Amino acid sequence: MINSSILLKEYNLKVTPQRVAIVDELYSNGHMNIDELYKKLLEKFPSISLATIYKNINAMVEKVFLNEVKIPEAKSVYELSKEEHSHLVCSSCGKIEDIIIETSLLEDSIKNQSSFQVKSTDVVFKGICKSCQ
Amino acid sequence: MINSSILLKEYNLKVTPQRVAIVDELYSNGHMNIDELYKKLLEKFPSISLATIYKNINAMVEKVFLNEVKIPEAKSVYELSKEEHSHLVCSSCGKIEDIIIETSLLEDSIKNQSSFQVKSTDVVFKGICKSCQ
DNA sequence: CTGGGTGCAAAGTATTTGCATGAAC
DNA sequence: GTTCATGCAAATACTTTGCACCCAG
Repeated sequence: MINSSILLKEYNLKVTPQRVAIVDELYSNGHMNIDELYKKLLEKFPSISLATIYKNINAMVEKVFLNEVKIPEAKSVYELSKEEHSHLVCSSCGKIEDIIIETSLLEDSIKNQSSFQVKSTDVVFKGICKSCQ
Repeated sequence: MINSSILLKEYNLKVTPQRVAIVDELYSNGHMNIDELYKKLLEKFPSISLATIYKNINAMVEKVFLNEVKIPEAKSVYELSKEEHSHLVCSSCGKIEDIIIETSLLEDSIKNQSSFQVKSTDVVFKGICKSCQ
């Protein structure tokens, strides 16, 4: 479990039930797109508005405690920020898993080939997950 | 230079001046988003419509001879398909460069850690390009 | 109390669709 | 001649904004 209220406070965001629910959902589901989040929150807050979702997601992304993940051929999803990691996206069921891989080898390889100064590396693997094989 | 007509024919797309221009632009600029493409084509076809751009881009992506590249914190860009490669995106000027890196090491590392079957790997490096340093 | 969040409605922006006309083959 | 692309207008989808009201601190 996660203490969403403390997390929100740490980032100077007022603690509202809607925000707590957003954080809780993302914590338990890992990755959700706007629509999934909206549908889920409607269960708990029948009159919640999409605008609230957008405003909060944007605020949290700005405070850098949410992260937007862009995925080829799919909608963007959001996740709670944590240590750098990559994503495995199943083309069959759409499920997204986190995985930690060593990207420093890649970054070294860039250093050798070009004078581009790498600040961050985003990696998305597409393929078939265990249960879809 | 590129022979856009032949390319279009190979993919069973009728050769129209608008399509040729789209391919030519992407060939010479490497990566463009919808808006950049539209503005550029307006110079040559003052009455071209955004709908035409969208329809053609979608058709070409479907035929797999264009590729959409999703970039964190920026609009998607399109490029002519070619051998697998990664992207360097400059956070300062926005320029996008291609780079070929060996991703098979990463893919091996996935194989060892999980039973996910990787089909493709998308890598985007963000950082500062040579001329912006 | 005060500032900021919420929900609603409206405005913006992005993308797709239907259709009449015209061009490609 | 037939098929399909184009450009326009309308429709749809996605996201942001303004504002009155209300809740968190």
